Amino acid sequence: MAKKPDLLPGTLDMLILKTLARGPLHGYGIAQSIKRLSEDVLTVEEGSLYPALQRLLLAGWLKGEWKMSETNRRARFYTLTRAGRKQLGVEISEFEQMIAAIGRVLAAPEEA
Amino acid sequence: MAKKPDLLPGTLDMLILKTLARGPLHGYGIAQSIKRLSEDVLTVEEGSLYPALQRLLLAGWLKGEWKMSETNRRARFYTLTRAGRKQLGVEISEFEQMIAAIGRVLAAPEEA
DNA sequence: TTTCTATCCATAGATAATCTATATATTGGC
DNA sequence: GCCAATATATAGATTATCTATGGATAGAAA
Repeated sequence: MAKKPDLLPGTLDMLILKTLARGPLHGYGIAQSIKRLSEDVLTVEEGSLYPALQRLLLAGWLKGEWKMSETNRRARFYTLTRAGRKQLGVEISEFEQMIAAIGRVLAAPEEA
Repeated sequence: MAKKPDLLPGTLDMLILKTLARGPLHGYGIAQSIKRLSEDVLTVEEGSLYPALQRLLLAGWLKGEWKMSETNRRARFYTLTRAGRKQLGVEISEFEQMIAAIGRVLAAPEEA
């Protein structure tokens, strides 16, 4: 019970946006990139990734176009839009504020 | 749309356990304590708090007993069990691992 | 005395995010 | 011809959180 999640809920969009800020990539490549950079701590399941990409496309933060991948398969390459880059900044700063706040709670001394 | 959440999903149990590691408290006091320590960044809504407390009781990480509060109202005071303290350690270390992993992704350079 | 505010508990229902499982298809190596 | 890796996508379940209520009491204020 209480299985360890593959990632921190609420951070996936930010991770995708950040990954794409490094350059256009297809979905499979995004998942691999996050896994590799996080040193295998974060895993993005397909069932999380593709719905998230739809969300981000719909929000106008990404655009997508079909191309051939490095391995010669058809793949949809996503690129960060200007709005997407702005959103990335917003998400990072909100995230950092949250983390700092949690840090303050965790740092509270345990003796009265 | 996409309203900023009151806290990072997945961190509430840890925050409650940590708060109780500082000493027994009733639900209302837990929420206040988290809000205050986080400097108003984190807000725990009742609709999140009480179900969470039920979860934690059921898991054996807390015990609860009815008493009179400082303000002379009946209130249920929660105390961390030994298992709860252990769980707190587990959750903190998993959380820190996640944060470190996210940090690595966010620190990745944006130029190829 | 009545009313208001803060304190305290709790649940129902909606929403959102993620995970599990599955389906499909193609390339290239063996 | 088969298999592993690459690649996209959806349905359904699960879980966590938020919104919105509802109820009750103490003490201050009016």
